[in-house]
Amino acid sequence: MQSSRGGATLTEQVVATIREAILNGKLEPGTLYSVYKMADEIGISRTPVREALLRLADAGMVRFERNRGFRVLRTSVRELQEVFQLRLLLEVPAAYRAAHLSDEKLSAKAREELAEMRNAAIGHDENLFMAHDRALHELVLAASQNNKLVSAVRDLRFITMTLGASTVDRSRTLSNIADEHQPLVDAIESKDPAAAAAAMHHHIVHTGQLLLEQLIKDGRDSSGLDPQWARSFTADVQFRGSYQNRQPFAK
Amino acid sequence: MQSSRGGATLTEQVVATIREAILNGKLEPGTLYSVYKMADEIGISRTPVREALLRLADAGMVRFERNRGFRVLRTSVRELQEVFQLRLLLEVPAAYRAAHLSDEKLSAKAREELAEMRNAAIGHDENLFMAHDRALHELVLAASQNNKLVSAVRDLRFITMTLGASTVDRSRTLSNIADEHQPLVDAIESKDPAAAAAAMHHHIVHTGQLLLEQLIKDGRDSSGLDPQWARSFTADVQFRGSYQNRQPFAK
DNA sequence: GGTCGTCAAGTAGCATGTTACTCTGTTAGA
DNA sequence: TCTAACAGAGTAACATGCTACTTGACGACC
Repeated sequence: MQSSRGGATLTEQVVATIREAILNGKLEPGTLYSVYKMADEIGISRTPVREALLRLADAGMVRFERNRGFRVLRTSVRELQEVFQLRLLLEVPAAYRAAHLSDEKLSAKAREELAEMRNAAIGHDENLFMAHDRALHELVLAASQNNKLVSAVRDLRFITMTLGASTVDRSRTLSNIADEHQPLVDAIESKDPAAAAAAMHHHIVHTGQLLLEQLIKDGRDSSGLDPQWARSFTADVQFRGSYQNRQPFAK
Repeated sequence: MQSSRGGATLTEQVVATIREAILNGKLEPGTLYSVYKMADEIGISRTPVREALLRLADAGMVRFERNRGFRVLRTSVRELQEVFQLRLLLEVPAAYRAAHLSDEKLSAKAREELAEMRNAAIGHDENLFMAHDRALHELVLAASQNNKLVSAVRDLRFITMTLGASTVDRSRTLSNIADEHQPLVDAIESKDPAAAAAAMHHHIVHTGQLLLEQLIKDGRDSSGLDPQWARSFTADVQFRGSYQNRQPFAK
């Protein structure tokens, strides 16, 4: 019943299928599932289902328990904090570089994605909105000309999405979120790297802070958190570091 | 013939086996191998071998070609440059934070690892040396209290290792490399975050630069490289950024 | 010599079979 | 009532079977 040929292997299709199931809550964290039943439900053999799950296990989304089954892992608040710390480390410099290398083509695309975000916000189409949000971020990351950075952040963003629509930020409207991207797009357009970095920094810190607060308010375990998470890595090094003239370069 | 029980699954053992084979050149990039033969050689069935290779494929180390076999991928110079750019983005702030949070226990361990590096250098035991080099870096990363950062950098370092002993840095002795870590250990000991960051920055840039030059000298394709790779992301943002007071925090 | 079609070998991908293990529920024994 | 042995169901991990595909060698035909 999985008819649609994607050209890709069955395993890859199953990966996508299960990912979506996790994202929209059809597979809930904690519950014990089995490859057997899942293969039955999809209507294929166990092998591609198992291979798909192994890939997701490798990515930290599920865990196999020998002779028992597998579970979807619940993203902890601690993990989420780590994700946003890493996103700060990676996306802020990427935004800087994107603005530095910016040209009319990039600016146009960025404007377009932002416009699409606003349209989706007006239509209250959350999925479409998130797709364009993601596209805008990837546009910036890709402009940094480092492919590994793009895929690294893609993985990080995915972890956030795992939290699901149920825990989505309830303090901002979609239009608010779109507005928050305006300074970034402006900075790229005016080729102002520092402004782009600042905009990205503010956006990520803000988003992360709201999401963390939301989770804690929802009663999730908040042990091991650092209230200064956004500063701990970057504050002094990136913004107040004074060692730039010591060893600027090798050689 | 793979006797030794690691308690772990067969698949995991095979992952380790194949990784080593790639690292020491027993499996060479470009050549077409088959799961069939490989399973035969190891003396087990195809399934765990295939699952192991799928994991490695996910990590970008090998690529399957439908109905043909699989190849070990050759790490390009471009990729290597991306790896070192990311390591700068991640490890420099990690070193900063490690020094910031440093205590006597951490300092002692760092000193110990460095001493072990020196011993291994004297004994010309390159494997042992690299093990302690890796241990020192992981110590610093772990001290940053971000697990995802640790595993991210571990993956990045692994890509570098894929280049193999054949392309190892020939311009520095092991003792030289050990010496290069002294400022980092000192900075951790004296709890000087900026100095730790500077030391780590210098170390990574230096190592990356030498490795890149070595590869290019060896005739590897160097197209698409940025001679300013070490600055492109970090120079202005991290060391001369002036936007720290605009939006220091959300809220 | 050069081109095309046939055929056999070899493969990844997928399906199915097998094994040893972990639970749960039940019942025999105190 | 409580404990422990036992049996049965269900599972991941591993082994093996099957299929459609790619490729390269070979030979017939031009």
